[in-house]
Amino acid sequence: MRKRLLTWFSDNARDLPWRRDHSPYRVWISEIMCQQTQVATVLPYFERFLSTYPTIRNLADADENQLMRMWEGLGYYRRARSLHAAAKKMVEEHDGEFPESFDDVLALPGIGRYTAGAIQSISRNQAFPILEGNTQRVFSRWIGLTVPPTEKIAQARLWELSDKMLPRRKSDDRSNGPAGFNQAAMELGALICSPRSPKCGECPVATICHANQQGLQDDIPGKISKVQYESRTEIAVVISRDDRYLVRTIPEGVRFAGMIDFPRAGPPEADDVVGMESWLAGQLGGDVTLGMRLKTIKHAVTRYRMTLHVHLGEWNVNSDRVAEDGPMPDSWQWATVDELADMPMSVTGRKIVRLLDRPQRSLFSEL
DNA sequence: AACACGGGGGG
DNA sequence: CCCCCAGTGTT
Repeated sequence: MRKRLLTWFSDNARDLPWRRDHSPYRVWISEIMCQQTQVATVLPYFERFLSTYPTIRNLADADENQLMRMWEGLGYYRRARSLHAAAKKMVEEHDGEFPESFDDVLALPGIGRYTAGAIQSISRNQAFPILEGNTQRVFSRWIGLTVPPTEKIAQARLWELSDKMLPRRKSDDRSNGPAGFNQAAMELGALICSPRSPKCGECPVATICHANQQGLQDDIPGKISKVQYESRTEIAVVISRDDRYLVRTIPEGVRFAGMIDFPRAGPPEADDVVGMESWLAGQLGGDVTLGMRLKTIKHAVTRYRMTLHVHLGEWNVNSDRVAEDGPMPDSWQWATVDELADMPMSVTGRKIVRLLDRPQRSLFSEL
């Protein structure tokens, strides 16, 4: 199994940027970006990220807004914040170097058992097993494991198998060592042993694959999906004043933490336009009146199927809490379109910015 | 063990 | 539309 897989990999491996230069720093960044994200999606982000932050210290010193801006569109934004925290930890505790031991790597934020094993094996050719979406599927099919791979017993068997398959013989040749094997197993899952319609006819190990022999390749791994898709309707509000728009910084601990967003809410805070007006007035002080609907944005993300109504709005400050020219409530600010361009936003937030940046803009200035 | 994570690609 | 993706951290 191992030899056939390695031979196949040496002939079919994709030319990925973290394979050309496999320093721990680069492999780390690539692994974090690849979490729950397809390789093809990662590529442009990886190159840009490495150009902006070529070293651990550059990343540790990064401006948080710029860092989040670099991550915009990749999703799972906590990954970017964990990267930053981990880089700072490396500067403080490891003299700015990437830690060498598995346990020290595992102790970094955002790094679990898979990622620690991937870094140690791919970067340093050390014998640590990995288990992720690809290898879970490849190994399950190979041994004919019919229990869903998410179950505890399946996880235990798969980790054990991943470890047992690892080349132990100390090899200077990365391609025949843990670096080669772990990447080969993942690559097989990505290119051949795909979730649906696996290309068993092109698979180097089909003849010794339990699932293939029994014709179970479409039934293994078993159904994992427990996700309940949820339709959500939310309202966002564009409030302008002298070519500036009202936005806020999302606080720690909630979704979009550290990013910038237009006033936005959905159930239970705001069920409709009237609910939005009162919710936003409660946030800002004064009165808020929503105007015409500029656009409705449909956006599917993770398990949510969102419909976002974007309205114009007016904010009349007439309470004692906030004077007309006084300080903004905490975390809120006025920003121009140019300023918004450099701020990190969700994909839907960025779509709203693009609405402002177009011909319709003249439409606003008359309102 | 179950859930959140708020992006995108592919069938 | 549904499922999956080089998973991790939290409850």
